[in-house]
Amino acid sequence: MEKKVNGEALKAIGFTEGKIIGMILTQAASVTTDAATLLGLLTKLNEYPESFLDDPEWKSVAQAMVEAANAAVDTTIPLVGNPDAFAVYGPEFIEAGATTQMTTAMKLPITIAGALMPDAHQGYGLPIGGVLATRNAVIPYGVGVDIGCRMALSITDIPVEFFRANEARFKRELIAQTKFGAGNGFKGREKIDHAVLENETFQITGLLRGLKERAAAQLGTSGGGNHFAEWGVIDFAESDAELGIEKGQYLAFLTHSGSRGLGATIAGHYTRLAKSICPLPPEAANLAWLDLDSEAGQEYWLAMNLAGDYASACHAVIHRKMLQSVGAGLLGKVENHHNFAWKEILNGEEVIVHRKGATPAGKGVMGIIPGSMTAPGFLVRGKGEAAAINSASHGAGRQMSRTQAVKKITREAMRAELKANEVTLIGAGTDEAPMAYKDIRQVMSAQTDLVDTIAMFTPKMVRMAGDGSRED
DNA sequence: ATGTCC
Repeated sequence: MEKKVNGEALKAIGFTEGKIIGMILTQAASVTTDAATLLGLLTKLNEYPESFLDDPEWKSVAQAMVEAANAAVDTTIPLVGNPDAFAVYGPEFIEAGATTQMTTAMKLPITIAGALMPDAHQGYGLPIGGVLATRNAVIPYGVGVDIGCRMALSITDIPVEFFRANEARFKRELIAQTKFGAGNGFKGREKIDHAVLENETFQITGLLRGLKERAAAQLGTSGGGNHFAEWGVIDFAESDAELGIEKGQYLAFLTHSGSRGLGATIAGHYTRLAKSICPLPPEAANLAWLDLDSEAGQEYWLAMNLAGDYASACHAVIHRKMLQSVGAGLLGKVENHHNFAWKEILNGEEVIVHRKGATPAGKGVMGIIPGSMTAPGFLVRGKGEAAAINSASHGAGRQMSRTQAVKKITREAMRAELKANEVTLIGAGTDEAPMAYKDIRQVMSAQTDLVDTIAMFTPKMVRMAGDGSRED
């Protein structure tokens, strides 16, 4: 059956505009190529008209197509020209790139307010350490890749002296009860059941249904990067009535991790979707948002909350196993997300508060701000500072990138630093060395308007993902 | 951060 180059055939291979179809039919009449070859060529023309701009036979059609494409309505959403100012805490610690990214975020038409925490540094879209309040819209990259990345602290009834006298046992159990490494999960009978796996949100989309199995395998694992599980001593200079903890020193277990592959896949999926729905100028492209009244926005909101619950469940499992393994009882527990979005009231209005590497610090709200593997972390209580959108930093922040740290810091220097601070380390490369981080005390001094310190946690035994190994 | 673009 012979193919014909007619209007119907051109529509079948994707041409839509009558004017272009007319031009092609005119040109087709004056070429000798057989119909099948010609349709093949025209298929390419439709896909890549730019590559035909020098073609002697098809350049005029190609040019008309390129011009038509350029004249198409520009759907890019414009940014606001004169954005509001935003509060910056500890500007002397913050790299210029992070401030530029925050300024761009302030220009979104959905933005109500923003703030930059003293550990801020550049990220994708919103900077890490950035807080952004928006009106009825959620920005997947305003939450970050590791949805529900969080801290959890268990204050135990084990005397500090007992820990000091039995470090070998604590080390053995820290290795036995935790699992680190990108992609890692439990296999077979090692897998841990938890009510979060019965959360019906897993059934609302094909994406989530498909993620449940890996989530089940990774439940109770810690992942890689800057995630850790550590024993340390927490020092309460004063008794805390709310926690019910008397002044003094306690052995405590502290963890930092998130929602593993589950949250990462959700973040990736909805960021791509947001970018396709919400085209923004290049400098703001990663700040694409989803309207909370849209189906995609509601899906993301539910999926994000599922990832948050899952991350919380992971910490709960790690703490339960760890404390049980050493026979520790629980005196007090504090935990908080630092990569998440919440519906909150700001200056009397309901807003969506994105905290991407920022600790919730509403009035009276407790949170944990870790230092580094040798520097202290702080148990804090928020002051509810509106200018900071009820937030604080989520750590010390890096002063060297991972690549910089690997180049500059030797194994020996890292070992000496650990020894000087009497910290036992399991895993971790020089990219996580204490010297790669800013001075947490300086960072804390930049946010005295945002939080009060309740207690100080000193790391003693730290586990992180191995140096490139997956057999953690 | 993440089996690092379905």
